[in-house]
Amino acid sequence: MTIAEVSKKYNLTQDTIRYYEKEGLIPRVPRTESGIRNFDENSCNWIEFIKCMRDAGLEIEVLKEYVRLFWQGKNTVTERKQLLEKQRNKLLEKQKNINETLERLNYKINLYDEIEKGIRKDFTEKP
Amino acid sequence: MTIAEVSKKYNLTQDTIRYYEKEGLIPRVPRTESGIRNFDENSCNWIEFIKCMRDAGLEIEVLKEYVRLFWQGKNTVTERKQLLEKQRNKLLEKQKNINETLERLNYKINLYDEIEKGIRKDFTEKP
DNA sequence: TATTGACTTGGAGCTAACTCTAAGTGATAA
DNA sequence: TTATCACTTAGAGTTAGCTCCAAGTCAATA
Repeated sequence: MTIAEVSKKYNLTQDTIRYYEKEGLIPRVPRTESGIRNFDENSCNWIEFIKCMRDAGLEIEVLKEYVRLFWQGKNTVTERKQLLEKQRNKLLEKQKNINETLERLNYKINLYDEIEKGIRKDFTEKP
Repeated sequence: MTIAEVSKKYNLTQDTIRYYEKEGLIPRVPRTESGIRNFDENSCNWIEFIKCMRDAGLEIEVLKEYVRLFWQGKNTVTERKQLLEKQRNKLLEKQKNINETLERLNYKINLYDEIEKGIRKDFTEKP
């Protein structure tokens, strides 16, 4: 697979993919004889993994550390577990924030909706 | 309320609060005769609102726009509703990403846990 | 009265995560 | 064989969102 195909498949720019490789977030992608990246399944799996983690907001540096431990093999299992647990806690916190904000947005959207429809005439809104 | 108190109450740095005021995310805070910020309830409500939105990841520019519409009054209700709906969609998308990632983290944490405890000996892990 | 310490301002500096540029290579179409 | 086009590299530039700095003011304390 060329970088163009992978870029389309995972909706990441070619620059971003090259950046991830340069930073060691994904293992070095194999090349053709003429030096062009030729993504195999393993490369794709890594990209998919990193994209998933990044989309949820995990930091590049944290992912780098995880990948570094991963390549060191079995004896880093405990460290890796701790790292992932920490990130899980962060995500749970984020989830909470988002839910809180969603409730608030829903309240306001509903309020505006009632005002639009003329159901509600009084209108002294706090932030 | 002084900026120091507000900073502690909402867990925002004084710099951040001043930045939000400068950018127009919160209305201009009243001052004492000697020019020192004296936060009233309204100021606090705004700060609390902005903090909530920022914690969920809404962008400064979007919040600026919302605040701008807010001050224009009733006839921007429809626009405001649309803006908030768009942000709600973004949050729902984020929520989905986070849930997906949480599942993946849980799977891995559990795997590492089993390896640690010796329940699982085979160990050919993909990213 | 001198000093301390919390505040004020405008503006410069910083970090994360890309994103873009320039200069170059190699395979294919005209 | 010339031109086109997708790719390569190292490294510079950009953006969002703070964060820090310098110089100054003011009220309260030693």
